[in-house]
Amino acid sequence: MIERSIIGSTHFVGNFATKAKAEGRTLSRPREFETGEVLQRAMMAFWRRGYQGTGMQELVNSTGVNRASLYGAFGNKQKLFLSALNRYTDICLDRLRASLESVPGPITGIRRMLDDFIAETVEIQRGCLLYNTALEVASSDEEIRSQVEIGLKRIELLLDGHLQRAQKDGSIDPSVGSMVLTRVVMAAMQSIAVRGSTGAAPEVMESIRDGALLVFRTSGGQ
Amino acid sequence: MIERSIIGSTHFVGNFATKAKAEGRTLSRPREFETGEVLQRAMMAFWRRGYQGTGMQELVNSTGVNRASLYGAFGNKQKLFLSALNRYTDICLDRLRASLESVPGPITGIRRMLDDFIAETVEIQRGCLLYNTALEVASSDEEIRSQVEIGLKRIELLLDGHLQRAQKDGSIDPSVGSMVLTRVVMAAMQSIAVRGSTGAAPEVMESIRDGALLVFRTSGGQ
DNA sequence: ATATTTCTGTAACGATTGTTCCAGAAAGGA
DNA sequence: TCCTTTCTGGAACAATCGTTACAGAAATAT
Repeated sequence: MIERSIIGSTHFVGNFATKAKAEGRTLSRPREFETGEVLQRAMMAFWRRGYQGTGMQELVNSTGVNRASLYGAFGNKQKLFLSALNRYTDICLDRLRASLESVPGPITGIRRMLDDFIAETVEIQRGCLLYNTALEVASSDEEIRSQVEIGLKRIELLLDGHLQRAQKDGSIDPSVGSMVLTRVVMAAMQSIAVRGSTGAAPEVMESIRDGALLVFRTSGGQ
Repeated sequence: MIERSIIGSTHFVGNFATKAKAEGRTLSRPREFETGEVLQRAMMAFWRRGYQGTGMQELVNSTGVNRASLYGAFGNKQKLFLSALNRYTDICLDRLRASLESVPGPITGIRRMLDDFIAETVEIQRGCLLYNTALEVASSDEEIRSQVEIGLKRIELLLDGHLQRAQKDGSIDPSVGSMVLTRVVMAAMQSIAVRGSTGAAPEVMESIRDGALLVFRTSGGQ
């Protein structure tokens, strides 16, 4: 059983058994859980309650994995969180990219992305985990801060690439720097997250979306 | 025993001694601390570490007031936080209003307000306490959620009033609803808070500001 | 089948959480 | 001065925090 891809992406957080498994060898007793599934459940728990608000007991409950096994597989709470956050960032980027490309036209794509983001925020009553983490603990934990910063820049790059291409092919007015436009869209998402956490009505978030889309209404635009 | 005045304003969180003092009477031993000063220090502590991240011990240290006295004066941690948050909201609104009116012209006022907000965020490496609280605990504590929502609406109303007046006197194009414009500005502030928490460079925040100001660049605008 | 290695489950660790209790100090009214 | 009332300081509360230690279960390699 060979697993490639995953580990190569960033860093290795597992233990020797997992490493041995990854190298093709198999030593002694194998894990009774799938790392990916556990990470997914941990991610949801952190998303629900935040980093400080989620205790190890709750992580044990929600993952269904024993305390010692969690520590054996991830080291400690902070590392487990970093892994979960990393996974979240990957998933988040995939979703945003999928939304952007689900419809023809770059501006329509932005609108669709914001609509999907609103729908998700309303559904789970919680904004993007990256934003939550930024405001909760980024200023008091350097490692977490660093990873959040990286995540935010990845989102920024995704959007900026989208807008740059649109400016090159003429579907968006190139007179305003793409990064400025990118940050208007990101600001809208962050605002949707803040208002979503306070239980604001969907209409509020929709007007935030409309506000952001105003910047694309230019003479040269579509 | 008759109680008038104070209670009417908002709500009363003190004890009978404080109430008696406020009514002009003096019973027994008076407080050794000023409620306002303590609330200010508690506010700063919560701002630094967040609600969950700030323990009672740290509140005792940073306020200089004994545990029992804090409980005697404020009831419990949640109520102390709500009082501190209420104070923060008042101060925040005063500052925003002062920034808006510190220069002539409504759009220049918005720009000045964002600049002041950026300066503050960079200085203390932490965004608005209302936004932090929204993402940290608003979804798991109904009372806090409610007060954050009120605070956000107060900011919204302040900005909306500013923009409505500008639309009436013609200095801003009235073709776009004032609330949509308001929410673009608020989104910028929330984004500045998020990026500020991750230690982003001032240039990032300035481009967020510039993005928001784009919505005022219309045919009818100044 | 035995040896080896790792995982799992439970119990417990010390530290910290928010909160309360109580004795004594302190100040105003009589 | 005494009485009443409230505040202060410190100890202690039960509960939870993140983390670790240890014994037994489980699975592969020889």
